[in-house]
Amino acid sequence: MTGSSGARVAPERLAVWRQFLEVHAVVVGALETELDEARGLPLAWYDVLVSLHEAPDRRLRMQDLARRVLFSRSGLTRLVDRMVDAAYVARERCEDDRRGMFAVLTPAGAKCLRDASGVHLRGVRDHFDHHLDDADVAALGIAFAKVLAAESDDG
Amino acid sequence: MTGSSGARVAPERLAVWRQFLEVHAVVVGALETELDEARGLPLAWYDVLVSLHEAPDRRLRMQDLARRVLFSRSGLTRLVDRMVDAAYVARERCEDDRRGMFAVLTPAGAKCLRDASGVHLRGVRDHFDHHLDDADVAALGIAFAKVLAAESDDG
DNA sequence: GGAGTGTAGTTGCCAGTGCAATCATTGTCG
DNA sequence: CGACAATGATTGCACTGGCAACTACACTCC
Repeated sequence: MTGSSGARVAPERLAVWRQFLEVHAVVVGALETELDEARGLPLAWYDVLVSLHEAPDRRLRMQDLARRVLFSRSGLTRLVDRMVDAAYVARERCEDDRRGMFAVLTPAGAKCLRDASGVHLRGVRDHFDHHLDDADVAALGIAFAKVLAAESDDG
Repeated sequence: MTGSSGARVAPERLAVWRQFLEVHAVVVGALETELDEARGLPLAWYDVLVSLHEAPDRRLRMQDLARRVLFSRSGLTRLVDRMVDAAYVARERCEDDRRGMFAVLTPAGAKCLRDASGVHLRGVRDHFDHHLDDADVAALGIAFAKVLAAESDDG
């Protein structure tokens, strides 16, 4: 019976939720700062570069890209504008459906990603991964998978 | 030897990090939407109300409040401006150190918090807590504590 | 006790973001 | 075919949030 009004969460469980939020804030904040200081690159740009790099043919429709980087479509339009100005991304009209546009990774974008990924991965390792043993990682994977499975089922 | 250049994170560990990000985005997004739809209250406001409610004498110096809700000082000034307009918070000069200001929870703010906490806690339970058994929660607590301990030691 | 340094908070300014409206194109149904 | 709804993307507008500059006050040291 999900959604009843007298909401109770055991205090020690609420504390874990708060730890979760704190870990996110601290680690993501550190990653953002490091990437910006080392390469002048916002984390959102990095996410776009990674998404495009992993996509078939190094390209993604705006809508699909927006879903991956968790942006509104309008926000993504502006973000891609800036990345086009920086020559990391190019726009290409979709011939099958002429309403659609692709964002395409450029060679300069690919190079930027290679340069940045060292900084970023080192950050993930140093601020997060490095502190966890195999059992921790396995347990996190299981717990997160449960949460995500439940969220994608209902909403 | 933290910080070497050839950064390697095992793929399954990187995947867990990505799951972490996705859980955060999905769950926090849902909590924000629910709180806004049910009470017209931004999550940041709720965080401020909780922080003040838990503080001794229902008040906190701007600086301390900024640290708790992870805002810049200037951002917090504006946020408190809006909450003062809404009568949820009052400002009070600090007599010991006349540079300082307290943000103080008003009765209206306390009522707002009571009303909103039902929605929020139900969200935390439904979107996060409810899917995890005791072992999951214990494991998360241990893992998060390790990460946070390491971050507060060095930086 | 007065100059110089440091700290608390606010304000000017600007970058980034989302919502709603809009434009262009596609699909559907009479 | 032609009207009308639906979809992909962009733009107008307003809001939020941070950085740097600023004001006000407190501490230190001569």
